[in-house]
Amino acid sequence: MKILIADDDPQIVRALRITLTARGYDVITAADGRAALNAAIEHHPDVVVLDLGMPGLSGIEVIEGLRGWSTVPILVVSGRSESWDKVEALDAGADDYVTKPFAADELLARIRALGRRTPAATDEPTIAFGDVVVDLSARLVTKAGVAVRLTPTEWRLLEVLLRNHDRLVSRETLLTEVWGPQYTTDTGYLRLYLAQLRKKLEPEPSKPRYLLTEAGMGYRFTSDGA
Amino acid sequence: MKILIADDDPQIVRALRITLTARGYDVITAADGRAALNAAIEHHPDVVVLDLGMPGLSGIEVIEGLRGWSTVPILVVSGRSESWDKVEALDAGADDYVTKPFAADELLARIRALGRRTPAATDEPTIAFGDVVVDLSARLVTKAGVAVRLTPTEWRLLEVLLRNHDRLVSRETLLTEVWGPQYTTDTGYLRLYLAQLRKKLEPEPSKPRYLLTEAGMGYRFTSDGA
DNA sequence: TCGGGCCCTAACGAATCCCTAACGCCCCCG
DNA sequence: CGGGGGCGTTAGGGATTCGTTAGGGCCCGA
Repeated sequence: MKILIADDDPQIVRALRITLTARGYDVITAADGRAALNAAIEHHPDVVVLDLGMPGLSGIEVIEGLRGWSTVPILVVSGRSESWDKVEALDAGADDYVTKPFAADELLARIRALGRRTPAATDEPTIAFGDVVVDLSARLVTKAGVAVRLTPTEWRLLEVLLRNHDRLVSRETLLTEVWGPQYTTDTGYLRLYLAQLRKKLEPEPSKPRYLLTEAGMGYRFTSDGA
Repeated sequence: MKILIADDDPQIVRALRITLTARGYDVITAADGRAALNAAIEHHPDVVVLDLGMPGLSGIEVIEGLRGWSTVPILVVSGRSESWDKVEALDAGADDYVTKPFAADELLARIRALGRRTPAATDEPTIAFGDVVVDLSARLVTKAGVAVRLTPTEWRLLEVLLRNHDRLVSRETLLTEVWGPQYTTDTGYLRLYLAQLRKKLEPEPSKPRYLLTEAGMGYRFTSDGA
């Protein structure tokens, strides 16, 4: 997780860099407003810690500049403790406001709280093969644009194969993942449900191009149906 | 925008209610931890303002109880100003922490900042399917131009499905979002209320085109009723 | 006190899904 | 040339889940 520290006080920057780096964060720094905006454009941080009292651009201008194109969480650090200053910064688009001097562990906790709110990176990619598109997170399968109905078992089996695309998945692994660890010998289930998946997804179910059999071993999914 | 105020001090509650109501917020209140959790389940607020010093459950327990099933922004208000208290609350899942006494306009600005962070709900003002139009922000449903009356439970169920359009929503998720986290096995509720929604919204309730069932898994809303 | 809306409980066919069983095919090996 | 194991396919019974209806308790306003 990347954090941009925008502060013109070298002492604070150094202290924060050490503390944050030690906790596994990736730290970028900037010493004035213009540099902060450029650094944000270049590095796309996950959280911005912004000192309002920097030379050059005013802190509010930096916030507005960021908000023009980014929704990155902004934590403002300022020596001014008047409530009007806080209101101005928060309404400009800041997400949190801490007055100096501050406790380091409180700042860290607030950074963690802000970082939690950006799970945007968790949406799983969609997988496509032939005219079929599979959206794993939405549990949605379409073939030539129309939705395909899969039963729970069919879906679990397809999911295991897709998550291991281009890799051979042994029969035992498939049985364990789909039916549970006590069914590792009932290979009949696999034949049955693979056939149903092929019937629903393959362009030519009798000649599989994507859901391939490896006799005696298991099955393999490949997206380049050569 | 709905705000849940959880505080056992009637003075503070009264003052906040007046201030927030004057600014157009919908205010719900609770005087202890248990009541706060119940109110959150029932009303699904957009922001929770939580006093840590309430009788009954500890503030941390309330935060954890909410976080078990909800991502609603939580603003903690507390008389304790030690950084350890702040760290504990923030790491438990709170999003902001303000110490008493606080300036009313600062609290309002922080509430606004938190409210901004849930744009996933507001980026889709109206959803249309068939001859039905749903305005999520106005809580209004029309079918062929005439208003449809939905009960509160029906509305919450429809809302969850619409906010996840084209995505499969598991039975467990639906039950948690609509009835609360302790009803995750009562699938009878879903069958009942889905039927009522279909009766009120589907052109042919016995052959659903938009509110689809995926047996054994959950339900899915799709707007392209092919 | 009454009536209506809302929510929950209970129960019943109907639809769906999973598993069992059997048969034909291909390939390998004897 | 004949047998056998692994695979693909089909059909049908049993269990789970779903859709639907009816009825009772609760709260609230008339």
